[in-house]
Amino acid sequence: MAWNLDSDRPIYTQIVEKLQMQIVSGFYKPGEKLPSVRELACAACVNPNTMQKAFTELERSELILTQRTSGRFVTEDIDMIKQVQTTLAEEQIKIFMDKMRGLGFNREEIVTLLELLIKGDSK
Amino acid sequence: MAWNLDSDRPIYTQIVEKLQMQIVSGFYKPGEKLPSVRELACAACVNPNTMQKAFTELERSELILTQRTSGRFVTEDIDMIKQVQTTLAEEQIKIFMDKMRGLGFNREEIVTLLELLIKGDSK
DNA sequence: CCATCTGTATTATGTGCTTAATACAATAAT
DNA sequence: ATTATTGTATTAAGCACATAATACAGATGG
Repeated sequence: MAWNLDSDRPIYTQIVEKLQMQIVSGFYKPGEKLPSVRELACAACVNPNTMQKAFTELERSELILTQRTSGRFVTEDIDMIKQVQTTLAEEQIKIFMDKMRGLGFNREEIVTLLELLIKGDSK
Repeated sequence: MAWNLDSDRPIYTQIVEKLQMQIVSGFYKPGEKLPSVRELACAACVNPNTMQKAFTELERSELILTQRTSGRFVTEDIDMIKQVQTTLAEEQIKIFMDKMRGLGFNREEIVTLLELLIKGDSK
């Protein structure tokens, strides 16, 4: 598992986003037990406190449920998961379009660029 | 001028990116004199030290030139400006594609989503 | 000449993030 | 029953970022 944490933004924020992505993409399945705070902290090479803080944040989205002494579990509400996926995707699209427009491209140019990229290479 | 600075990342970093965008998008023309540190700090509602730090960073890209006592100027090298624009666009595309793929979409789905968005509404 | 504007530097203060080192309570596992 | 594992809480330290309040040197403009 590559965590790819950079130092530009708070680590705990990046972890929240990473875990969200892993849930909505199906890396962690609905109902699945997540690794413990200490385990994940070790895997991501961060302090347990930092991982704990990430979980506390993530919990507010209700994508995960906490059972005080047995661990944390992914929600079984697949509709909610799908909805979060859609919301996050829309956010990313908006961020991307705003950035590209800020760089001086219009909507058509952006799509054209992406189409070229898709059809052109295989990366 | 809306600066839209958030508290999630260092302000000076966001300002560097904003100024880069304003230069490559043509908001600031080649050779144009930029507002002073104090002026821009005031406009962006940040401390002059923070704006100064942003400029120091931005200077390393050579998009701007400093004249010790008269101010800062956008480079007149339009090829370099164009090249920076391309580089920044490629970075944004990569970031976007990685995020979307992390959310569980494949390349074709991403382009389809964007095409729908372009043709669908006018936002 | 003199006041003003330029970039730049310095010192101090506060805040949030991160790490480290513990500790505790409740449950699960043996 | 005892041990291990779970989430959680606390305290201390270090660091980067941001603000505030100044100060200085070298042009520029009147």
